[in-house]
Amino acid sequence: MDDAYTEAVLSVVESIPPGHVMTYGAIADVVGETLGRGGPRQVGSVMSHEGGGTPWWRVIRAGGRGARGHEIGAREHWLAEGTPLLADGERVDLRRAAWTPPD
DNA sequence: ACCTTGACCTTGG
DNA sequence: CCCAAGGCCAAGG
Repeated sequence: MDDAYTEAVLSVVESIPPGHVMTYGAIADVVGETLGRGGPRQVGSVMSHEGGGTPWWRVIRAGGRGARGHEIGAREHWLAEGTPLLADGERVDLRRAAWTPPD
């Protein structure tokens, strides 16, 4: 069993609907709202170590690119589930795909 | 306690 | 949009 922070992050990631995405910062905000700690880097750390069993490709950087070192695989998933992309096909169109969990 | 590292972000140019 | 600088949070050496 992992600590509460890890569980909170994974829970939010798993709540992201197919075709939508959340940035590391947005996740950090949601989790920080309830646990009062953590930042984007902390979310990245959790994903790096425990993100294997989650839809990790729905977690992206503020600029719309996929996780460092995993841009390729992420893109395939975006294409497969119809995530809105920008013209270059390498970045998610945040204005259309951004999502936030309901209150 | 200090320094480095990391699936990061924002601001200014 | 890209790049460089500075900020940020926590873990590990």
